[in-house]
Amino acid sequence: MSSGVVQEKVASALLGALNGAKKKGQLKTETWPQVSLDAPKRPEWGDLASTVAMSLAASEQRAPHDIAQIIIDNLTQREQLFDRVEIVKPGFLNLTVKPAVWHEVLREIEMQGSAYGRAEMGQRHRVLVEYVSANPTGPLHVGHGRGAAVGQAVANMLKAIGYDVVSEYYINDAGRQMKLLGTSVYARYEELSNRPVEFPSEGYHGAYITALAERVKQQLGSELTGRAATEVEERCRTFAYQELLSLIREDLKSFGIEFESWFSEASLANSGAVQRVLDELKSKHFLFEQEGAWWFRSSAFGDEKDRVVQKQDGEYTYLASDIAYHQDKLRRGYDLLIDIWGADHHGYIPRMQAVVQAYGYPKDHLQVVLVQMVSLLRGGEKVEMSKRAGEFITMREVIDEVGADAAKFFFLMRDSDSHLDFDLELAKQRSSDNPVYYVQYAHARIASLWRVAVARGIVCPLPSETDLKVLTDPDELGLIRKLSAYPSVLQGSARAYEPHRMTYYLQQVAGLLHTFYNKHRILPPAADRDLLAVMPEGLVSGEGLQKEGLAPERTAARLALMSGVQQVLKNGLGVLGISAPEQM
RNA sequence: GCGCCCGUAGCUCAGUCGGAUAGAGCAUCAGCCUUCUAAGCUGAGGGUCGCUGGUUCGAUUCCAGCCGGGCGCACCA
Repeated sequence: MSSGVVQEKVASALLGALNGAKKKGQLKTETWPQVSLDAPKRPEWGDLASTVAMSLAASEQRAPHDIAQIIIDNLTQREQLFDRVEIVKPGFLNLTVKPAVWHEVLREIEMQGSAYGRAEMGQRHRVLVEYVSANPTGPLHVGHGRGAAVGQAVANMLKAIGYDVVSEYYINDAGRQMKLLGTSVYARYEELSNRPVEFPSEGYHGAYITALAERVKQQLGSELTGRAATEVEERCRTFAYQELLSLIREDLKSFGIEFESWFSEASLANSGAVQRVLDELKSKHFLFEQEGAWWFRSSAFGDEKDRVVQKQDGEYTYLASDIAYHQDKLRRGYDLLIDIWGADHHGYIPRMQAVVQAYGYPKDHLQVVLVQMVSLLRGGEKVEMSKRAGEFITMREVIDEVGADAAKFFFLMRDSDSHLDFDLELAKQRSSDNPVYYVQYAHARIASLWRVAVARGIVCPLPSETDLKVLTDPDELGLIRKLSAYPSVLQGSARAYEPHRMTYYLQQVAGLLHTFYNKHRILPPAADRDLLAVMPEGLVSGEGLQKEGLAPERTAARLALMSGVQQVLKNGLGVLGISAPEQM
């Protein structure tokens, strides 16, 4: 578990102490519990705190405090690693790590660069992440946008910790919805030629349907005149389908999302895969016939009841192609399948996991990440949407209005399984109230330092060529500690499929950066001499400058720190698919 | 009725494996630019962690019941 250079060092020192104590007969526990190390809430509790003594209390049958003392007594590296080691109340072990040890974080970041935070825990296991997968019956709406952002982030995070990830879009290009699309466009098409036909009762009402009909007329009109209605309808359907699918691709592309794989539902039926899979399940007795329909015995795998896969009229249900689709994924040999669904499909999870189990895999071979609804607000007022009437805000409109970066950040700010209020006005604001700008601005501010430094001819040595020992200020060390947590934040987010932990963390890093930037100087002031001459004795900021001295070594060390902050912001934003601008 | 999710500051929400005096942003109020980007910063107030029990050294976290909200319970997709 690589959770940062310092954490690793400290953890192994504690483990060493435990083993040392055991050798001496001071401790007797067979296997040590996880040596926990977290950042305590209060500064006086040190840099890192461990609860290991408390969790050993039961198996050692002694007071946590005594165990903690034993650990301390056996800490061979105490002098090298710690400034302070304390035992507090129930048995917390509070550790204050030497600045020089913290400084290694900056070396590590420099060395790893864009790879800082990455890990190999995925061991190149193959993962398929399926997301968006919207019916090509209309443009993508806001909800799809959130699904897209979450899917991309989950895929990227897993890549970053060593999985081989393929992202896939499942095109629902078969079945009733496609038929309805066809008849809807056909109805509008006939209307345009003053031959009104009955509009399908559950058809699609959006204005884009009429627009599609107009384009059918324009491009295919002469060819279609005099043709049979069924043929015209068929052409309307394929035309609309192709147009909408390419629209979806374009929208995703301008959202910065590209899929490695597009999988057609229709191809499953056409290739006979659906029937083949049903036959397989029949032979395994997971299918049975009742009242003229075929049922999947999903209740055998924890679903609350069995499900129809082939109706009385011989047609397959949606579930049938979904079974075939997931069987296809399994057949492709992935070690893990992740589906990202709208939360209204949650009732579907047990039956899909039943499918996975019917094929002999454990049910958690399929992980489903649910994405809850997005409520759009504008200046605090709810934007009303009605999908039925075809009035919904499209993903495209949101991207055009607030930009892809802001949209993604907002989509990822909350746990995907909880409702999201997305205020369009806020997302556009260029102020610290807007978390996207807040984070991006932190990055741009640092980028600006390099430009100014270059312009003034200030040398910017690499952290590895810089003496970092002047970095002892609590603000400096606080920033470094936060940077050291990045690998474990990334790994935690990835393993829980929870990108919102990343946005949260990035806001914290940006906050520390802005505070630091405001409080401390990094480069010497432009008009250093004039300033000091003009400034009256005792002026607060002047005093600060003189006190800190801003000797070249300090500037160099702080630049090294800034470089680390910038790298972490860039890496974190990158994983989320959000840009890290050099200038704003 | 059954199943899943949720209930933390006025609002929107974090809180990982059960840990110390409960965290952030917004809003409110009071301040901070002769400077490297004020697209920023500092400070203050604000809480029975829905309720009641249980598990234990310790519960916002785990368990049970209840209350309140959302979603799902098709031979639809």
